[in-house]
Amino acid sequence: MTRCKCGACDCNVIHEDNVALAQKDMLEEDLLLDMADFYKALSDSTRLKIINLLCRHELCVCDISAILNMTKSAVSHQLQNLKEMKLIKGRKSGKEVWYSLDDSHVLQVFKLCKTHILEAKK
Amino acid sequence: MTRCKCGACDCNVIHEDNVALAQKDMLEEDLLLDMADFYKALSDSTRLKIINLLCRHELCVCDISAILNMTKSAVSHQLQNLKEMKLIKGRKSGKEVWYSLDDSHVLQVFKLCKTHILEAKK
DNA sequence: TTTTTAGTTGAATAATTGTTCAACTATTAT
DNA sequence: ATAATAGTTGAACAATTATTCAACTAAAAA
Repeated sequence: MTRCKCGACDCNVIHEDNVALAQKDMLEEDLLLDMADFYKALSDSTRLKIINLLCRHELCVCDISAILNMTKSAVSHQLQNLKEMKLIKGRKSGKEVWYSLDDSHVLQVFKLCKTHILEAKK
Repeated sequence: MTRCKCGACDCNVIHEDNVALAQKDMLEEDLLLDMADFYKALSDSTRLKIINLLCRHELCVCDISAILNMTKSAVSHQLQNLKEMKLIKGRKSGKEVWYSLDDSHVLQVFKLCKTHILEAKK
């Protein structure tokens, strides 16, 4: 057991082998931040409702607002949020903008999580 | 086109058929909040690092702190967070607490997201 | 018994985030 | 041209959250 050299933590390194091994498996900071952002996009129930709706229907902002009982502004902000994360895409037609899913992985992740929660509740 | 009756949104219902159809597909509020919480647990890069480490190694708090260059306190807080969400479990042995994954779905979701990000970067 | 160490916990602080509000653009209808 | 509508945007506010700090418990070592 030796005192840790990292300078930032307040620990002794107890299991130097474990630490050395695990350190090799660390992912790149960039990838981890991108992954965190992807999950962050899904971490709000309003955004999940939107994604769930867009799984089955292409919808415009007004319709989403009416379904969710929210103002267009609030919905639009969240749509921009999801668009930035490349989870949805918008298609302008006249005055309206139609939104739909823009990612094959979202649906998989969404379903996997739903299964997980439903199983955990049993 | 009629004015929306929901009282909360500031819209006209332009496409009443779409709205009526989509409303049937709404998930229960409880399920959506639980799903959002699950993603929230994964939406922080510190927690993702911890989960990535615990995919391969059972580790104690000191070791995790040393690997991540963080104080034990900060790490412990996040571990409690992940434990509450039932994503990891702790096993006490003497003074040490060994943490490991406590969920088969986490690994699937984690890998799916990693693939998604790596593909999107191409 | 006393001291050291691993880990937890609650309060405080700083940063982030969701919604509201008001002002705005672009398109369509009158 | 003017008015109405769909949607966007930035600032402000309230709520949430990650980390720090200090005090704490429990187990092991001296």
